[in-house]
Amino acid sequence: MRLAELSERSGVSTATIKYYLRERLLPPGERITATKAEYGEEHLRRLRLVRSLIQVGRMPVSTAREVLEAAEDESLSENTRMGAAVWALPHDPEPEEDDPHAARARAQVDTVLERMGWSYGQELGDLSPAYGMLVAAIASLDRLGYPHDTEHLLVHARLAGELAVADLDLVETYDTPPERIEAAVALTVLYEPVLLSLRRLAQTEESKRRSAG
Amino acid sequence: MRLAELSERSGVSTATIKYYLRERLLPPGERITATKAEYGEEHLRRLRLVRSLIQVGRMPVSTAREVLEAAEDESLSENTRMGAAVWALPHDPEPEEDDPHAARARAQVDTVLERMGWSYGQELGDLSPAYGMLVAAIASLDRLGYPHDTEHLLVHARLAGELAVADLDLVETYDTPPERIEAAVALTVLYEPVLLSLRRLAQTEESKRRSAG
DNA sequence: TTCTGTTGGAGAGTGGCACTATCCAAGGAC
DNA sequence: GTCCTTGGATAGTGCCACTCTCCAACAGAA
Repeated sequence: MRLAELSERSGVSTATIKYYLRERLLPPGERITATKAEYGEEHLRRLRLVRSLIQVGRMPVSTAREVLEAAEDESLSENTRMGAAVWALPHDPEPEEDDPHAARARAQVDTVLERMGWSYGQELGDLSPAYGMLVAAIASLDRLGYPHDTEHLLVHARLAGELAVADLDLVETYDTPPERIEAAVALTVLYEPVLLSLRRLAQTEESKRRSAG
Repeated sequence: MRLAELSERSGVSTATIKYYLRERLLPPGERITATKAEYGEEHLRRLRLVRSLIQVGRMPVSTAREVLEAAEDESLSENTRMGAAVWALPHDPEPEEDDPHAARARAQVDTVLERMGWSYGQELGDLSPAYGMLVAAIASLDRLGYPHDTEHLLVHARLAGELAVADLDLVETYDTPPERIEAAVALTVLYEPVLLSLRRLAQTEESKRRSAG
């Protein structure tokens, strides 16, 4: 299909598609002549994934590019590629080195991970950005003086573990490796707002229940 | 304390504090003379909360203002204020009316809420933004062709319910209503990245476990 | 008192970033 | 040949959180 049709079927303007092509979020179409290029179904799928990452996942374009590059790096194994893609997902806060709140948070995170028996994936050579994200979040709680005792964090960790099992079950329903990798990325990102909104609804419900009882 | 001291103790530049004052995210200090104003500990606390909402919660300034206004609206009951504050939190996606994906998502969400026995708080006169957020998220899954069967959503809903119980327990450790309201807002926002990063860590862990076994 | 520095306040400006409007040359349809 | 469309490149737009700059009003030092 032509760029115009890709635009129509995806609901993304041609100008934006051109922008994504330029930013290498979308592989170029197969050049037919100097002024025509042909796009396939995989472009459509990829385009929708990109939109999910950017709009739903509120991910900067540069991060989305890293995620996609990791996902399609043929030199890596399926599991590594999947890990690397999910790995590349956040990036944002990056806790500071000399902050005493961050230091305390780091120690607490390590305790939680140890108690959960999680090794937080040293195999990619560095600490996961999710680890940094977690430290930064707990440091914020600490800085504001809000409680974050280890038992409470373990409740969250245990529930996160259950979520992960459900998520991975869903990913395994896909037959081919490329589909599984793409699904892992998409489902990680797309289920985040699902989870957060369910939590808020549940809080409203629980609050109402308590004030009634 | 003076603006300069407030800046120093909070780590927020005077220019930014002035900006927040102008945007009514921070109540004005007590005017001593025409050119001096006195700020108290509550300004410091509020300032840190604002930073949490904006930086951790990635909330636009206008939304943060709504949240804070709801939280301190003296005409509302504690529970309503708390609800209204958490209520005001997102706002972003707002599903479209004529989208068939959104319609299907809406039906599915209603089923999930019914099965959970949640009434999603009609008492504030309108549907929660979290409801809209959930519909939009599921519509995205649908649009991309990713699975979102009701049983799977119920797993998430059940876990969200458990989280809400833990969250509300934490809120109830605060003695006074203003503290509880502020805590509800802060903890809702600040525990979101905690939960999301734990989920990603758990996914990595679970993935590793499965590829090993 | 006068001089100097600081304060709070207000408006204009900045930078980053996702996108978009405008051009342009090269084809293709008629 | 004429006109329209296409893909590609470049420069611009709009938004928004923040920041710069200026100003009048003091406060403290000399």
